[in-house]
Amino acid sequence: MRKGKGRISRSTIGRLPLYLRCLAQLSSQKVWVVSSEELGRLAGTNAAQVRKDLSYLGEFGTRGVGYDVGKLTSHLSKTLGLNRKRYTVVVGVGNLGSALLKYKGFRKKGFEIVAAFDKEPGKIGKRVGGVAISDINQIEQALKGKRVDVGVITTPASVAQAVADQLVAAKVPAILNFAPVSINVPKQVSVRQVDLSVELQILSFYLNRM
Amino acid sequence: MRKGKGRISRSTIGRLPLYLRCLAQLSSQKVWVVSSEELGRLAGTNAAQVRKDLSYLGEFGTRGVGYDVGKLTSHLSKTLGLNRKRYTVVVGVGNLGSALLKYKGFRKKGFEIVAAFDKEPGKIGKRVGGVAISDINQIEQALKGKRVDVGVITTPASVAQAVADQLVAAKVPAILNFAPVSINVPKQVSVRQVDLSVELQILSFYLNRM
DNA sequence: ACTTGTGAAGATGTTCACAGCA
DNA sequence: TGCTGTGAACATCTTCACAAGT
Repeated sequence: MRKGKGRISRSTIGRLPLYLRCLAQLSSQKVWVVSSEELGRLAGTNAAQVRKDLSYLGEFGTRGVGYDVGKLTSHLSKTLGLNRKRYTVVVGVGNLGSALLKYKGFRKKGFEIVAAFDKEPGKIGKRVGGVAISDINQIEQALKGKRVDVGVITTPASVAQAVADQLVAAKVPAILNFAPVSINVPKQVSVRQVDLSVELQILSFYLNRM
Repeated sequence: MRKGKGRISRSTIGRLPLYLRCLAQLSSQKVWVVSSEELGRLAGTNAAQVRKDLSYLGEFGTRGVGYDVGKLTSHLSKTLGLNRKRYTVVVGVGNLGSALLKYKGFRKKGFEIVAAFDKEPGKIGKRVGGVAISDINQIEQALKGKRVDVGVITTPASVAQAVADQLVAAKVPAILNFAPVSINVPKQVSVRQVDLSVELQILSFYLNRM
């Protein structure tokens, strides 16, 4: 299936979305060819890194010229599995969960939010951002027979593990966790953790030494 | 100033906040001593990693026993610069910015939001989460003479660089950027980038191969 | 007996420098 | 000539395994 050489490394995968974003920007500016030098500058890395990363996908550049923006975009999209729609659910409709439900940018990128869940009776049945809110204890039943690609956890830390367990039971294969706690899931489930306090604390560390 | 051996590595710094969070949890459960084994399990890593990381701060464990939760907490806090209040501003009061302004968790951890900025005349002068919203074009003037430790950018990508430039002009030494674009700042300014679409796309990649 | 602290080994990631090709 | 693709060198990060300390 994969065109390129060896397995794509973890850190390369983390940069592919950045390249894709830069390519979209170039495309909107009617730029059709880009060098590794320029792409590296835009993505916040360097030319050697770009060439090494892209070489894992196969040989897409033209020596002496650069990379075709359209061709590279289409290949990165395919590699990242963005050529198909991804169905997403949000669990926890607090401040952050509501913000995600209202945000229109995900749908544009192929991530459609198809369900939302919360604990609070006052919220259940209401709609936020066009998505109906269901009972958080009904996750498995509500998702039975439906394909869901990603579950987003925006609950307090105290219930995050229980939510993760329900998502796993509902066969959701990937989880994006915003709760400030590390969750345990079977190793075939992918998890990404985003913790805003952790980011602030890391910045705080660097503040000390400047 | 630093007690430990060599310089603390970048990846170690990223884990220190996780250890701190686990220690807080242990402390709330009246656990006063923890082994590297247990702390590793809680933080989602392993015992060897914990010992290596903590050894950079000095020798805080007791052989045959483990680490004193209180002593370690206090040392990690000091190392991360969390023993003092950090003043924060939020630029961009859309869905995400509003969520951050309303979220009470940051203040609890010592990060106080002291100002917010937006472009929209209808929002300027209003309050969200107890913080008054000012004109986004007045950042430098509004912050003149005030100490701000961290600037949080929650604007659309199109204006993120201009906002970053204003924050830099206002001598804000650290930036947390949620806009989906990489911003350029002088190298003495610390930047952390959080991009939700990137996280979803990374998950999408792993979905393909399972 | 038990758990830390750490050199050394191993794995992964980044940069260099140049051959290969348009 | 100019820019990609890539082995090799370098750097960083993780894991191992055991000496050292209580």
